[in-house]
Amino acid sequence: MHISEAAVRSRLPTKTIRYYEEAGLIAPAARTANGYRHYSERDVHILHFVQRARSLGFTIEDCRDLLSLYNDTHRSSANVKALATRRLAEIERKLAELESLRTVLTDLIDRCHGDDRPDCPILEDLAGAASASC
Amino acid sequence: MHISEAAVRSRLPTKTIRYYEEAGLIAPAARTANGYRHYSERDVHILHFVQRARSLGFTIEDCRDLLSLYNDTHRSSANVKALATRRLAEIERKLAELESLRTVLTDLIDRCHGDDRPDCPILEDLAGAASASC
DNA sequence: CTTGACCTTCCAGCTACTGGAAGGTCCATA
DNA sequence: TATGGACCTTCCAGTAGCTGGAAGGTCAAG
Repeated sequence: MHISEAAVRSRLPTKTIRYYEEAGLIAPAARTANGYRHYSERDVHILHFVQRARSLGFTIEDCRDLLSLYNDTHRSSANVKALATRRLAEIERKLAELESLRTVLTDLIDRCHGDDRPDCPILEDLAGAASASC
Repeated sequence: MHISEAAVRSRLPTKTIRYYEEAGLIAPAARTANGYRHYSERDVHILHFVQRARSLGFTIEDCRDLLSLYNDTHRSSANVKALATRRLAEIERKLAELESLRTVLTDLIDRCHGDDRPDCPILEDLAGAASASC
């Protein structure tokens, strides 16, 4: 099949498929006589594997490792688990950071009356926190 | 003061200060006879305002708007509140996304025994979800 | 024969910096 | 006075992961 069908079936944009090939994440696609890329069911399967991994927050480099583990029938599941655990830790770090941002922003928004007067606790916090040490 | 002192006091790296100037977020710094950038207390205040806004998750473009609202004594706090509310919505969207990733990853990690055998629910999910429609 | 939907490559841009090279300036010390 | 080290400058490139667009080739239908 051509790239556009592979795109639909792997749920990846064609641009992204070409990018993954260029980045060496997936093997270069076979070509037909006219130079068009040609994909097999197996290719689409790999593409969707990557799509799924990316949607779970794995980086491109993680995907590289996951693919090589996937293709290694002598792998240890411990290696995969370690990769996923590192990814989870990163996600939890970001969650904590965003939660703390949410707390501060929610408080500031609650305290801002949001009318046409210029007084604003949000700006005061930005400026005040900035000048607190002065 | 020179840029390195402004950096310490605004809690921004010197590289970032130059970048903000280049990006037009802050006005070009005054220069001394030898071409070095020179910063006043007011400059540092503005830099720290930006640092604080960035640390709350506002984008550079948001900072541009916040600075212009900050400098406009006839502003309406409603405009600031709207900006902060949009930012909060974005943060909550990301939080929801990360939480759903955490749920899936945690489950997969729990189900992976993580030993030296090759069987792995994590890889099975990536491959299985990928081939589910086949 | 043309139209339109494909396909190709290549280049640029996005966010927000960050690192590094090459070189100028300033001050203190030997 | 020479020199060393800590500053400062500009400019270029790279990060992650695409995404958009230009310029041009290919193919099937009408």
